[in-house]
This record gives sequence, C-alpha cells and structure tokens, in this order.
Amino acid sequence: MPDESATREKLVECARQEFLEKGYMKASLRSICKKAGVTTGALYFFFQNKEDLLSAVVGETLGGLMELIQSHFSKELDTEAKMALNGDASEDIRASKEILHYLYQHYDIVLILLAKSQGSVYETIVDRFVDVLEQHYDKLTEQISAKLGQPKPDRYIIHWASHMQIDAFVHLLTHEKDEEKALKNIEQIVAYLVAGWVGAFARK
Amino acid sequence: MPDESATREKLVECARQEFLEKGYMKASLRSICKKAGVTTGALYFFFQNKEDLLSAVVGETLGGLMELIQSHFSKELDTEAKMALNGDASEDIRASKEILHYLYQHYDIVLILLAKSQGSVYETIVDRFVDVLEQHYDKLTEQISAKLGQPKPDRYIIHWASHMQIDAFVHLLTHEKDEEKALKNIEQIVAYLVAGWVGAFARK
Amino acid sequence: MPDESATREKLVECARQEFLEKGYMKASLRSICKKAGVTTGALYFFFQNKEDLLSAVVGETLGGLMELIQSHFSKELDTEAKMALNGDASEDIRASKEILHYLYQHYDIVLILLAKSQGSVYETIVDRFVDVLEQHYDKLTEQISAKLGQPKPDRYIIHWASHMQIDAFVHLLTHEKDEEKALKNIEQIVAYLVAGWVGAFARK
Amino acid sequence: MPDESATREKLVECARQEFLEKGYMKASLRSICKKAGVTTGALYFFFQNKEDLLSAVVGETLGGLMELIQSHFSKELDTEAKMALNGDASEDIRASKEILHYLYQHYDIVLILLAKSQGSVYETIVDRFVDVLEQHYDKLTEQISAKLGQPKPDRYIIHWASHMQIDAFVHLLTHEKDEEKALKNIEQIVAYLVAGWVGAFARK
DNA sequence: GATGAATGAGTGTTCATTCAT
DNA sequence: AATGAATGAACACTCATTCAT
Repeated sequence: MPDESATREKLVECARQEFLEKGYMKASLRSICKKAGVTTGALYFFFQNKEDLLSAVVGETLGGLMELIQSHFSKELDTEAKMALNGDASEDIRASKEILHYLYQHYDIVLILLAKSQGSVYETIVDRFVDVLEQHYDKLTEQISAKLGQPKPDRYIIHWASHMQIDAFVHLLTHEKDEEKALKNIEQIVAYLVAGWVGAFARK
Repeated sequence: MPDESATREKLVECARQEFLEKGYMKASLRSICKKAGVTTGALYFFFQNKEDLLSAVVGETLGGLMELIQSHFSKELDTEAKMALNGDASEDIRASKEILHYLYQHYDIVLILLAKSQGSVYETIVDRFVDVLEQHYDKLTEQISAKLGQPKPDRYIIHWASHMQIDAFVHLLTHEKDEEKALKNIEQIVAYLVAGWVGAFARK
Repeated sequence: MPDESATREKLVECARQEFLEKGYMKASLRSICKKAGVTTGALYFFFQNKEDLLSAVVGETLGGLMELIQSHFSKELDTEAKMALNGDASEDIRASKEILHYLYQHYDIVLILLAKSQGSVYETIVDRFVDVLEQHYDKLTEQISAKLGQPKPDRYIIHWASHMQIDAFVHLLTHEKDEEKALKNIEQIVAYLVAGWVGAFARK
Repeated sequence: MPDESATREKLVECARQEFLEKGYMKASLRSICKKAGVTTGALYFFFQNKEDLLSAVVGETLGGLMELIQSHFSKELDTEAKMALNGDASEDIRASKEILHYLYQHYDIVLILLAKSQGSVYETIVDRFVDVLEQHYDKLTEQISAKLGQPKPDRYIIHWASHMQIDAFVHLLTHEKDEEKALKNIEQIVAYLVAGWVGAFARK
C-alpha cells in the first residue's frame, strides 16, 4: 500500500522469484537486480539489506496470515468444546478451508516463508504459528477434559499435535499445487486429526 | 569399514560437528580442515567434494536406518492388519521404539540428515523415508478395507499420514534430547496416529 | 554571512558533528543528510561536493584564525626583539592566550581542522600556520642575532620550532577540554619554548 | 624470518608501497593484489585481513623500534640526571642519533606508522612512544628536582614535552629525506629541547 | 598421503555523485 | 529549493575447488 514505485515493485517481484527458486541463503541480490534491470545501489535505496528485502516480499502476507490464524484460534472455546464432544468437526473444517484458501492465494510467498527462509529471521516462523495453536489447544483440552472427567493430554502431545496441524498445511502446499484438490484433501486430514485427539484422550 | 585412515576419520568427525552446528550450506570446508588440523588438499584427497564429505558423515547411519525402517515396514502384513482391526497398537509401539532407539543412538547424524541438510542431496531424504511408509500403508489399508468392506482412504491421505509419522520422529528428535522421555512420548503419539487412521477410514 | 537558508545551516551543523565524530574520510554524506532531515540532492544544491561542505563548516573559523595569527605574527618586530633579549616572555604569553581563547571558542571546528581533516584539502593546514610563524621567526631571529652579534639559528631549526609551537596548540586542544586549565598550561609551555630559543642561539 | 614465500613477500612489498602512497584507509587490497600479480584469495591465504597485512608490513620494524626506545629510556637515571645538571646533552644527542638512524633505515615503514596508519590499530602508536618517554622524564625530573631543591614541572608539561620530542622525530622524517642532514639537525633540536627543560624548571 | 599455494567467481554492502522533476 | 531515484564503481572478504610438489 504505502509504496507505488515501479522499480521497488519490480525488485520485490524479482526477489520473490529468486527466493522461491533458490531459497533465502542462495539467493543473490545481484541476480535479483539484474532481473529487475537495476543496479545494486537502487536496491539499497529501497531496502536496508537482504533481510529487509525478504520482509518486503513476505511481510504483508505474513501479517494477514498471522491475523487470520489468531482470529480463528483465539475465539470463545465453549462452542468448540461442545462440538468436539459431539464429534462434530464441521467448524474445524470450515476454519481450515479458510486458512488454506488464504495460503493458496499467496502461494509463492507462503512457500518462501515455510520452506525457503532458512538463514533469515523467518526460519523459525513455523514455531510462531505452532505457538498460537498450542495455546488454543491447551485451553480447549482443558475444557474438554473437565467435561469428560478425563485427564488432559500431556503438554508435549498438545505441542506436537499443534505442530502436526501446521505441518499438514505445509505438506498440502508443497505437495498439491491445485487449490481445489487441496480443499478436498483438507477434509480428510481434519478427520484424521480430530480422530487423533480422541486417541490422545483415550490413551491417557 | 573400508577406510582406516586417522586423518580421514578426524575429518569426518569434525565435519559432523560443523554440519550439526551450522547446517550444510553454511558449513565451511576451511573451518572443518582447521579443526581437523589438516589442509584442504588432504580433504580433497579423501573426498570428492563437499557433498561427498557429507555422505561420509551420514552414509553408514543412513544406510542402517533405511534398513531398519524397511525391515519394519516390508514384512508380511497379515498379522498387522488383524491387530489393527482389533485396535491393538502394541506392535506399532514396539517398532516405533526400536526405530527411536536407533535415532537416539545416532543422534547428531540423524539431526544433520533431518534438519541440517538443506542445500545437499539429502535435503529430500525425508521423502524417501515417507516413500517406504507410504508403500507399506498402501498395502495395509488395502487389506484392512477389504476385511472391513469399507473403501480405502485416498492416496493422498495415505501419503500424508506417512509423512506425519516421519515428522513425528523428527519432532521428537528436535524437541526432546533425552531418549527416555522421548520413549514415553512416542506411546502417546502412536495412540494419536492410530486413532487418526480410524478417522481416515470412518470419513471415507 | 552570504547564506541564510535554514536547510543549509542545518546541513553545515550536522556535517560538523559528523566530521568531528568520524573524521573527513569516514564521514558519510548520506548520514549527514539523514541527520539534517534532507536528501542528498539538497546537499548538492548548496555544496559542490564533500570537500566544499567541509569548507563551509570550517571556512569562517579558519579565516578568522588565520587573520588572528597573522595579526600577531606580522607586527613590528622591534619591541618583541628587545623583550626577547630581556628574557621577557609576557607578550608571547598574552598572544598565545588570545589565540588559545579563539581556539576554544571554536573548539569543534578547530579540532576538525587540526585532527580530523585527513583526506581533504585541509590535511596540510597545519603547514600553513607553520609558514606564518616561520616567516615571523625568521625575521625575529635576524634582528636578535644582529643585536647579539651571534649567528642566526638554522633555517631548519626555525621551521621546526615554528612547527613545535603550532603542535603545542594542537596538543593542548586534543588533551585538555577545559579552557581554563589550558590557559594555565600554556604559560609553562611558552616558558619552555622561549627557553628553547635561547638554547637554539647558544648552540649555534 | 619465518616466511620465505615469494608471493607473500611480494604482497608485503606492494602493500608497503600502497600504504605509503594512499594511507591505510584509502589503500585498496585489490590494488595491492593487482600490483603483486595475484588474486585476492592469495592475499587471504597469507593474511587474515587488511589490518593483519599492515601488521606484516610494519610489525618487525615496530618491534625493533619499541625495543630501541625502551632500551634508551629505561636505563639507570643517575648519570643522566648529573649530566643534565651540568648542561651536558652529549648522551641525549647520541641516543637521538641512534634512534634517528634506525628510523631512516626503515624510512618507509616508519612513515607509514607515524603518518599513514589512520584507521588502523596503529593510529595511536605515537601515544605509546610518548608513554615510554613520559615515564622516563617523570623519574628524571623527580631526581633533578630533588638535587636542585626545586619543584618538579607539572605532569602536563612532562607529557607535553615527551610528545614534542616524538614529534621532533616525526617532523624530521617527514621534512628531511636525507639522513645526513637529519643527523645534523637533530643536534640543534636536542639543544633546543634541553634548554626547554631548563625553562620548565625555572618557571615552576 | 598430504601440503602449501593459488584461483576466480562470488558475497552483501557502501559510497559520492547525478539529474529529471 | 529540494526530492526521489538511480548509477556505477568500489569495498573487504569468503568460498569450494585445484594442483604441482
């Protein structure tokens, strides 16, 4: 929004391609500039350094994604707990599809974030997503265990399951380029994960 | 086995440390040689290039691991199918623990393989593990679906679940340094995963 | 006098800080403009180049200093020669204090000139001060040697002693931030230097 | 002594020229390598960085000079004090000539050290020389003042006079390329400085 | 078996300066 | 009077790799 410079936009666009192709570390600023038809000096007029350029590529999308995830996983838990007890995964599926849609709308950038950002500040971004989910599931299992009169799953298993859920998105993205097919698959994945939670309670 | 040169071994050992510390891409051959107290020429006498050195570090352990996994997931499926139908996960747990034990015995190298090999041939190693599991589960679900008279889960969900299972190991390894604790956690994970399979069948 | 632009003044002010902090060579025009809140284009509207900017910072003060020195060392020499012969250094001390006061009033700029101008036209400024003194002492020693009937000190020693006198100011400035203390020290320095001249005559 | 590589020596030699010509900061490693007919990689095989290269150029000579100065100014002071009281500067002259000879034998390098090292670790090297002299003169004036029954000159004036003495060497070196002429001049300089000390005592 | 030396292309980054608007 | 954009050359430094000895 704030910037309308054509050169800047061309740089961001070429950087996106380069990061996607080679990953952050192997990406070459020279190569990006060459593609964009400018000199390195021009790049450094718009961006402070390599990492800042990555942020420019990724920032907006990341912000939106973070918001989306938080909005889904920071809601009132009561309804969700009840649905979970009834084995109703419809809400989970709806949320997952919404997120998935966002991911596919920003396909390249999300891929850079999740799989090509090694060596940058974003290399641990997955962990931050996991954190959000983990807090959500911590509270949710708390409620469910209270209602069931059964012990809550281990901290570790909650963390792990949150991780798995994020990994499920990553996997979809990296293995299925077509959004429609991905949307079909996500339903089954959610079914698997929901059933997994059942196992997590039963076991304990 | 084939090599008994002290220099070679020192190089491999120092390379292991360097790869573990910095990851494959950021690892410096110079730095490895310095630690080993030899010159780069010596390194290039024993190894063809950087990647070959990584193979020397990782090869044996990887081979053993591949064998172990294959031995577990290429057996006769009949018994396993029956156990699965009875909800008996004891065999799965036993197998998982055996693999986990192997992973912890070769902790550093496995970590390099699974989390520090980006930029090398091994960056897709996880996929090869997944392949083995996928083939196994493909056949297993075939049998189970036949016995249940229910449709088999999708190809994708089989692939994905296999991936999740491998990721579970990766997660354990990277989040839990202590083998004993990891062994406790794996039980719950297996419970979760087994329950997940149930969900995968039910859905379809 | 000639310029009243607020931007120009801000630039000169910020340049002064930067030059003082980093020295001429390491000073960055970018950094100066940033501090001043303008772009490099603005700087180049007012100044031709980096050196011209330094001149703007330093020019007026340098001019005043040059005048002051010249006014002190281009006077009639007769009286001074007589005082010197009587061992009376009071006039020298007075002059030195007046110059020193000027230096401390323009502390930053003088410091830039004397110690931070390497790489610019002013890196040899000390030599120009020395020239003035040298001419003065050349004539003065001429008179004194005539009156004493003793040979004049060597050209070199006259040049050197002039240099020492300038260096004395530089040293004071760089080692003593407080003007009052500097004023006390200068008396002893003058005593040292005057006595030195005696030695210069005696020797020859 | 320790190194006999022709390339290394050529690099050191070319670096000496470059540092002398442009000063440390403006010296370009590229340019040095070009002159030496090697690539930058070769330079970095022998030296850790730009500063290390400067050390290689300057180190030995600096070590020798430091020793020489220390050997002259760390001796027993008793004789010197007596000579000073008798106005006998012959020993001072002898020492100064010996040092001066050393300086002229290593003309280029000394010049680099004293006048071209700004931006490197050596930019404050003069201060270290001054320190040695200052300590020497502190003790010497102590003895002399005791014998004279007169107060010792100020700390500041001792520091300053030490500085002047070093500056005298710097001045000679930078203004007189011919050692023989320099040797003649030094006698008069010493006479001036010795007389100056007399003034320093008288004043106080 | 291993060294010491060297290559050559590459890295991200900074700089004073220019100029159309 | 000043901006925003861009140049182009330079910088110190690092890398995997090679090879004569």
